[in-house]
Amino acid sequence: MKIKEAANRLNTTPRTIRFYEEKGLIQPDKGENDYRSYNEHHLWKLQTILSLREVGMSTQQIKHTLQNEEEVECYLNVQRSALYEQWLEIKDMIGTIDQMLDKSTDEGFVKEDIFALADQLKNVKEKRKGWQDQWDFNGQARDYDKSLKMNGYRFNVHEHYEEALEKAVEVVQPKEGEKGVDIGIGTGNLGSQFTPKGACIIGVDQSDEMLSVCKEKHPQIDVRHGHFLALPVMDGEVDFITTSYALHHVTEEEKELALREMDRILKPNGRIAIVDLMFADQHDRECVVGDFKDAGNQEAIFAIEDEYYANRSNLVAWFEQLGYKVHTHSFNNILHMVYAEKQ
DNA sequence: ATTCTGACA
DNA sequence: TGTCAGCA
Repeated sequence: MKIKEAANRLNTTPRTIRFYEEKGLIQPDKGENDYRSYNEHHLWKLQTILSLREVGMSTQQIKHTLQNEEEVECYLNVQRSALYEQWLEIKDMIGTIDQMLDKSTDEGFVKEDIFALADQLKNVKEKRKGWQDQWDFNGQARDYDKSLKMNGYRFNVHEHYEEALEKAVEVVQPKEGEKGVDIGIGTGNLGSQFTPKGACIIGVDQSDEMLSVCKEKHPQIDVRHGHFLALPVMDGEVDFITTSYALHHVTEEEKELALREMDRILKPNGRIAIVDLMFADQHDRECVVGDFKDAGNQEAIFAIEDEYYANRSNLVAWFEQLGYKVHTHSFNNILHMVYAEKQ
């Protein structure tokens, strides 16, 4: 059939169909007169393109999706996270406008306040967009579980690993029918411990490969592409949040935003358990790092400087600012848990 | 009458 | 994506 008929059948326009061809998404047959000719297979493909466009995918992304049809789910997952990021950005902008309007007095606007709010907003936007995986988790995914079992030569970051995960499950006390999120789920070692207790788990990770491994190991987990600073979850949607060995991949500055993001998706009376490599406080950090230096343990120093170990005291303070009741627990010098309950 | 390409909004 | 011109 000719282009107009094809367009009519698909509820689109000839211009659009030609445009997709120009972008290399589809190549129809051409007759002697150079007229394009479409068969059922072409129509089916166009239908797919139009559907993906409808959920906001760019023609470039669609091209990739079409090239690996088996991975449509993965591409949709990534697209969802991109939409969540946009949605959050718009929410932030509206919130900022509300605050700007609140600042207006009888005297009119105080420009300095407006400027400050805009600066803040810019800062949050940049943080949300700026996060990058510097550690190649896609590359690590396939043998991540194996690497957990190997002991570091002089610095074992996974000492007390099992114990720490168990502790998180114990304090969260998942109940039947509850919904929880595990952030940076990786291969699912923590998240999967909640489903046997009847909870639904959303597993968030920025690495497609990790999500893929996690889904293979634990099909019952709802894996979602996303990260700490833009969680692919609606406001007040979950009863609890857990995260293990992940928060140290965002900088200290980003951590505060990360906690606010957790607060956003958590229901009232919800709970949060953070298990991670961190120091009790600044003083403790200096002592521990100093000891490693004195011992000439370059491995440890390098590992610590390559990532962003938190000061536990900061996490506690931020949670308390947000009105949470906080408990802490130490497994060793550098492995701690922060447990926070939303009031 | 319909489509095609290319330019421009 | 829509629209328009100039052609075949």
